[in-house]
Amino acid sequence: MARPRAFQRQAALEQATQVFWTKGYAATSILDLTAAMKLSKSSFYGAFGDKHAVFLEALEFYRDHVTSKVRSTINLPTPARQVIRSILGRAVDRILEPDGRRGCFLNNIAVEVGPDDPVAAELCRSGLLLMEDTFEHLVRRAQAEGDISAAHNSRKLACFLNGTINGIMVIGKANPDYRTLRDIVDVAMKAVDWGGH
Amino acid sequence: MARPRAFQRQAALEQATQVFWTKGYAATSILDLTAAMKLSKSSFYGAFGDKHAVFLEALEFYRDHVTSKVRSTINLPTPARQVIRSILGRAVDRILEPDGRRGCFLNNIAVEVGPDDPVAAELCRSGLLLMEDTFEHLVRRAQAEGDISAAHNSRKLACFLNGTINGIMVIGKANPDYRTLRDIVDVAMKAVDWGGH
DNA sequence: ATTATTTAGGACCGATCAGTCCATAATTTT
DNA sequence: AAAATTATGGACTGATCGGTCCTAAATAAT
Repeated sequence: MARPRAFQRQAALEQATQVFWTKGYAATSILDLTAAMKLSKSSFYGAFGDKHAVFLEALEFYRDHVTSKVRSTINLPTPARQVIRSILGRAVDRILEPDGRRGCFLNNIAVEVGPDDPVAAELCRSGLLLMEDTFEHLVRRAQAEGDISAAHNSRKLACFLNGTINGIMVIGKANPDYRTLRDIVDVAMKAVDWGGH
Repeated sequence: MARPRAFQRQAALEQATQVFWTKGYAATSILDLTAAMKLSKSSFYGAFGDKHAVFLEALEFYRDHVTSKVRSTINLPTPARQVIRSILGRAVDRILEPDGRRGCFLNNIAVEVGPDDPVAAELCRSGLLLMEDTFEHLVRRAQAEGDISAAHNSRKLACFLNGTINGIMVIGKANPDYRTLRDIVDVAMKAVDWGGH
């Protein structure tokens, strides 16, 4: 029997992710998808099922991608407090780039889909928790390094940092102003440095 | 000539706001709107123009409503620092209510509409700035009352608080967990109290 | 009551939606 | 080269989309 042709499933999925990311779920049509994925309609349905299925796949793909990327900062040789600050700073920079105006895909979808689509909601939630975990790791390391007060509850601080970065995304979408966003980071770092020397 | 019948334009607009708020722009159909507004299709188009026009009106209505509501807290007899905290606390409570899961309408739309629909984007932006103004007023009063350090730049702190409350909205949508959200408020207040006695 | 005027209801339009299906073309195995 | 299998393009469906229009009913002024 003939093996299927080398199928760029992953590449197509990446393209689908881009489309959903920029347009949202409801506003994305099958035509948008097939065009971006360079797939015929029949191939699209054959390979991915339907719109909602490929959407969930894209969301999962993005979650794994972005969380592993953020997670990779854990073992950087840089002091953890500095890593935290640069994560926030990069979020600011990213959202101000023309290409970055899309914000965070998980973020967007969490806002767009409500109680409907519980599967997508759970993907967003798990992505968020993974981010929180990463922040907690960093906070703990920074505490061990003496840059963050041990008086801080690491989980609480991680939740706060996660809230801050998501706040930056939303504010950046509505009002992409560098000073405003930088101010958020500055003040947030004051909370991080609370209780320190 | 005959005067037009007492037309519940405002009431209809409020209903439209509710629908857009809960479903978003793209996912809202004319049928959804006319059903909620209890208006026939022809009356709808006659009174509001089209979907996008009523959407903008709803957005503006909501912005004015919510900002004036928040603004009214400025002159409360309560100490300003406490008002700030209760604003954040109420945001947490609201988003955990079944009805509150929708989050903030301006917030949702800022995330949904990108560079398309610049009019809606500007409405979101102006709403955000009005919130910032309110926070700045409160910070200044709290500084005068001696509850927030004068070393704080009031505008920066206002931007931060605005970011925090928007972060709470987004996190609350993806992960409606009381402890997580309360932690955000707690830590944010540490930043507010920074430099104090 | 009669006459304007405005509303409501619903038929209707072209476009687009998600999704199916099939005949043809391309590719891989034998 | 032949056979088996997979992808492609496009026709097609039924539903829904936003929006227009016309007729009839309700309401107002006279």
